[in-house]
Amino acid sequence: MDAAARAVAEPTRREILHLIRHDERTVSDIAKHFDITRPAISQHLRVLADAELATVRNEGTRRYYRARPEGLAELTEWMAGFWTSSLRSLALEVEREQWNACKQQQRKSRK
Amino acid sequence: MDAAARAVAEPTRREILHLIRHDERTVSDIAKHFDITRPAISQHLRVLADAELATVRNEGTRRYYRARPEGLAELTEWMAGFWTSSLRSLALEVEREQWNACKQQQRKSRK
DNA sequence: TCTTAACGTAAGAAGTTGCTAACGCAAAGG
DNA sequence: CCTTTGCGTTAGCAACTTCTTACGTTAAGA
Repeated sequence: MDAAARAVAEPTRREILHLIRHDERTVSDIAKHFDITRPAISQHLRVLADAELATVRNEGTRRYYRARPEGLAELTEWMAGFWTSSLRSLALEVEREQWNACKQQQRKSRK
Repeated sequence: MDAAARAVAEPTRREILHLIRHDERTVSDIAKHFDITRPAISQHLRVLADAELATVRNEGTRRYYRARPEGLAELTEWMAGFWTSSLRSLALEVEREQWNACKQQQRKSRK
């Protein structure tokens, strides 16, 4: 998780993750979206892969990278710990409203 | 969010956040839990406060720090973007289980 | 075969981070 | 008043990042 947290801390890497979130992409394809050189992107992709936040598929000379959301699991869990233990939730408000509505309905049907 | 992401990337700061998650604590109180010096903790707390992940309350010479989970909102939202677009959710599983258990109980009490 | 395209990697510059030691300041307690 | 306690801040240092330039490798194409 430590690796994932540090990997995500970098703005460029977050953008890269966003790019390869749905479709896989080649390195130079990714590099086109940034002002930095291709080797720099390559290094970022290495960090993401080491953190298990991305996977690679080789095809000829090209390497297709794709995001691996499961890698964010631990980090997400850790952050969720704050929400569940605290009183309020902004991100999970939808879930929580469902939950409240559910509880209210329970109380109603019980009396 | 950038500040929050970088703040959370540090293991020590994550531990600090965990410590001041529920109760507020003084700086030296927090420092006792670590092997590093108090000034180092002070600096970490500054980073957390700048990232709006912690708040301070002054009382005499003491400064009570407390976690501010709302600060993680943007980061949580960003990460949630991966889950919502993907099929599964690991982090929200707790909530989801609560939700399911609740629903099940509803069905029980209704029949 | 020779060339080109798509990569990774290594080396080094420049900036950033996390720590300690030393200091300063304000409040509390004698 | 003087001392102690609790903190923040600064300077300086070692370690780590992030980038570029230069180079090596492998596969595809003419």
